[in-house]
Amino acid sequence: MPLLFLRSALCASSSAASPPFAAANVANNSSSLSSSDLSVAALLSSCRSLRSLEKIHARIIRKGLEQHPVLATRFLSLCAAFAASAYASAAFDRISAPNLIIWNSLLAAHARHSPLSTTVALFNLLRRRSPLPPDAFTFPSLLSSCSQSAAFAVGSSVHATILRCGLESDVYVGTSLIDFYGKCHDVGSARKLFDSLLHRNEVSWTAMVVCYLSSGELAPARSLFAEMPQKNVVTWNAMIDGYVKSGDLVSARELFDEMPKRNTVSYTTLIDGYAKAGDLASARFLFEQSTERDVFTWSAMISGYAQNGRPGDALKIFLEMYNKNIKPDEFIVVGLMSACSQLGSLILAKWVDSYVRTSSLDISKTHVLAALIDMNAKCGNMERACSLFESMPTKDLITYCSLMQGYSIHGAGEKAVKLFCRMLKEELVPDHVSFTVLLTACSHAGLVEEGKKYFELMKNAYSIVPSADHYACMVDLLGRAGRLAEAYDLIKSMPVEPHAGAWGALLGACKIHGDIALGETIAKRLFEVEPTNAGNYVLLSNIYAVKDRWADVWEVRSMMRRKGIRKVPGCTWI
DNA sequence: CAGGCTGCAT
Repeated sequence: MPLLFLRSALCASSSAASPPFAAANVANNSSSLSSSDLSVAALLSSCRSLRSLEKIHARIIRKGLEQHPVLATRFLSLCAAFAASAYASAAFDRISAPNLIIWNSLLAAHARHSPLSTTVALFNLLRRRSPLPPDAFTFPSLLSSCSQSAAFAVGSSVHATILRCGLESDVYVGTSLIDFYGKCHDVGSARKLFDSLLHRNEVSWTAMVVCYLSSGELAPARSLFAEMPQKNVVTWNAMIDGYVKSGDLVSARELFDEMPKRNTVSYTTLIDGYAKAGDLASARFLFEQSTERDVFTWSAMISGYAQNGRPGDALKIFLEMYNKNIKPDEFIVVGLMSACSQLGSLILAKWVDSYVRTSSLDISKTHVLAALIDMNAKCGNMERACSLFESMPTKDLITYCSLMQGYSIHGAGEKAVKLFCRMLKEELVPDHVSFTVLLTACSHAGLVEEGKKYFELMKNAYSIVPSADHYACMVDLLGRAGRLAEAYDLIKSMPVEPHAGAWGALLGACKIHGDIALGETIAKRLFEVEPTNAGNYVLLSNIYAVKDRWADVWEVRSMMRRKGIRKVPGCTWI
């Protein structure tokens, strides 16, 4: 798209016979900026979006300033900022004799947003074609590309080149090397470089602190942090993130409260930490405290709620953000879709689906697509879920499970089983989650023999040790089918401690099939495991009620009163 | 004379 734009702009401004920039070359041989050129420079420095950069580019071409080295450099830097590396290359290719600075700018644009192989290829081109050999500005971006991919071999050879060029003692180069070795988990080499650096700034120190943190060495990280002559927000944030990732939210919070200045990263890091630890109250408190919020901050709060089973709150935060005209990114949309899945609302799902479709977000990214399929499946739009599923080039376990679960929820157990078979044919290896989904589907659809078959298959063919969940599924399956004794035998034979779900499933089955004796036994166990769950008491009293044993009904009710257990209205969906 | 580089959340 940018390339097409460039072509049409060029065609419009030049005759077909002469190269588009031939005249401009002559005009700008003295590389000083005239007053009208300065206006373009001013435009570049106030440029805030790719759209406006494209407009400025057109102006540059029209004025014949395409060859101007300073303008070209600024232009390429902006391409880097807007992640438009292809656009950068297209513009670069029009520059007849790029100097080293321009080469460096192009390399930086690719280092951030292109694969390492592309960046390395570009670096090799630079070495052959640039009028000057690479300098201290060349290597930092190349190395950061190596760091991103943790490409030890490539980075090491770059290091060798740096030594040959005699650039190892440059702060920027040295810092990039420290970061590179850190990202490759070679803390020793990183530390050696750090100690050998004559000039260090807070970036070098921070890079070293991050090295320790990313290999889990909290103590040396903290003492280096304490030793630092200068710290800035990034340093504090890095240290806080280290504590968050190690699960020490108390230390993280102490630093957060202590730091002199906070930015959105500071808030987001801690909000995310609290949310992942399930402390949504603290997360929300900080969220409310944060005056500036970016997409990361909103996303942390939205997915925090979604991942902790509070879809309604996730939705509320999303709407608050939406009303502020902030553009959601893919992560926010994934959180939103996960909230919708939990709510199971078809209307909401349809709105979100069409919203995502019309937005400029990239739906084909696997996690977005997975969330979209999951949402549609769980909200009952199986047609849409299926067509999205079929559009996937390679299907994964997670997506198969989403679809199977969709069928299961909506009573089409046979289809879930069929899908499972197809999954096996595609040579995907089911894990314990897939079997939980499959067995649940079998139990919902009353497919007793299938369920038993797959339970055995799981143990024998896939060597998966059945979890309490798997047993609960099987107990439910057998119980619903009226095979209460078999279910009870299974629960008694469990090598793991049965959880309330298994007992509850059996108690429910006792109610359906009116087995009072077994019901009483089960209920007794269940009251031990889950003494405060009103549902269990209600279930037992209902078992009595079906057989008109009103005295026993009364006894259960009074037991509830004695224990101070209250029935939650409208919450009897087991 | 100008213009290019490194470290923290996804």
